[in-house]
Amino acid sequence: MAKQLKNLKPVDTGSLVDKVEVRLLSFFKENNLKPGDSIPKELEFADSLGVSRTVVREALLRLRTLGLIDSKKHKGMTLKRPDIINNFARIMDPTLLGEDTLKQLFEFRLILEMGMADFLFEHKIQKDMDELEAIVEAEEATSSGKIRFTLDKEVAFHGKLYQMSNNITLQKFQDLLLPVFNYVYQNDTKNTDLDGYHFSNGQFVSHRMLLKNLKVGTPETFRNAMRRHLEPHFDHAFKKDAGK
Amino acid sequence: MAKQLKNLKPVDTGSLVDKVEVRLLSFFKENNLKPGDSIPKELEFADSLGVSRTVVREALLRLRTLGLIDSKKHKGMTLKRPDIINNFARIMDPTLLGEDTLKQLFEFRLILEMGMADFLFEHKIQKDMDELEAIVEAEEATSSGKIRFTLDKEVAFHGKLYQMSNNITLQKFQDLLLPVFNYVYQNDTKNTDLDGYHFSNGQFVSHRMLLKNLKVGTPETFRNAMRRHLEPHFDHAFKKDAGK
DNA sequence: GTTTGTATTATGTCATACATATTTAATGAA
DNA sequence: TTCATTAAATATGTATGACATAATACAAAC
Repeated sequence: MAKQLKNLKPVDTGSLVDKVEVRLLSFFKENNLKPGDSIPKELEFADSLGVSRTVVREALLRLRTLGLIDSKKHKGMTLKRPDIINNFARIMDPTLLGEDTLKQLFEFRLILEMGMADFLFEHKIQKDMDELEAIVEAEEATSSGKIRFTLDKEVAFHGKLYQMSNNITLQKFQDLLLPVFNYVYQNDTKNTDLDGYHFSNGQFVSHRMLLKNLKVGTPETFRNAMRRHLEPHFDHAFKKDAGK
Repeated sequence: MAKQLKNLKPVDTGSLVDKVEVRLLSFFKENNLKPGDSIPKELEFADSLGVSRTVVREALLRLRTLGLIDSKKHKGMTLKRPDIINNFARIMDPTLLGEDTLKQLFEFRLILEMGMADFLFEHKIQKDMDELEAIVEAEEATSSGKIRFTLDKEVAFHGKLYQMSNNITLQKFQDLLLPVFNYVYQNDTKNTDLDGYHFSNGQFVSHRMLLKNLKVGTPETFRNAMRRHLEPHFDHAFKKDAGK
């Protein structure tokens, strides 16, 4: 490695687009532009910044991709309230995410489900409880006595819980995470018999029991119940840890 | 409104860039390209797809903005493992997010902190516990007997907890959420005396007590302690609900 | 063998032109 | 005047051609 000369820091090699993007963002801030406001034209930016329209376009395109700007074809561009979740959607592809990230997202789900109890109790209404009841009954009907773990039933029940949390962002987040779980299940649980837990572990908590707890219990009791319901998944998460 | 003619669906008015973006993504998938692999040149894409280099560039730029592609200046482009979190960073600007989103992100934090107990206990090691101890002591020293709520102390303690969860994604997520909380505190707690809780509510749990619980307790007891520690914030979250 | 020069190459940047839908202004007919 | 039609101006989307620049590889020179 060539030795580092003193007093000679590397020159700024960043691209123009990078700089323009920063300038644009600070421009919006300084002018106190809010979502809905329209912004200057590409050419105006180009002239003011002393760069070509191409560069401005690319910088604006970045912000558009991030959801900060809305562009209507022959009208102009306006500031937009960014949709947190939408940005995730396009990259939440299990085949592109690394093993470690997938694992961490899986843990993320466990954390969310453990932590949402208070919001469930705070916002629970009869209508939702009825629907949850229906979901559990449908599940029990198809399982015909035998306790069977099926992914779609899981999704139906837990998805309803997310919905009942009354937090749209959380809900959408869960929607995004679904394919990840699907993927993790298909790949990591090949040799894991989740059913085993249902029989071997006397403490296992079913959806029915969670539902009842949500009816007559408290956030505290519900969390404990949920913890036991998720026992196999926690085991799975922690076991993988040990293996690394 | 003009009547809708039968058998005449509107023509595809989507931009070329949109289509090219989709084509590119499916190209990567079909050719089973994985992170690290290099992809064809802009001109090759342009020729194959029958569009100008401009369009290809814009489509590629989108994917780059999303973190799916890495572009090195005069070498070429390679597929990249997208960094889930990085995308958030640029848009997580409290002044751009809506009131409702801010509120939901605030709730998100509560959910996370309530749900991470099991991971704290699973991964806790002496070194981290010592550091946490140091944080609490520093906090107690500066507060000089008087229990005082200061944001930086909160961040230090709870940030350490996130770190101890051993989940990098969760950690980074928390980092992103910090400015949001900062903002929420500055705006929503003007008339709210959080200190009041420390004295009026006998059940209030301090950082010191949380630490002790983490030492000698269980995930279950820790969750309950955390719930009481977060009591003012839960109250805040639920009170806002009622007001709407 | 190390250095230096050179050609190639892919992205980054610039300039120009045109297409098209939107908006606004102008025009003309009733 | 009022309404409908036309025309002009406008902003983004797309195409094309050109050049700059740095990375790479290879040849040349010492």
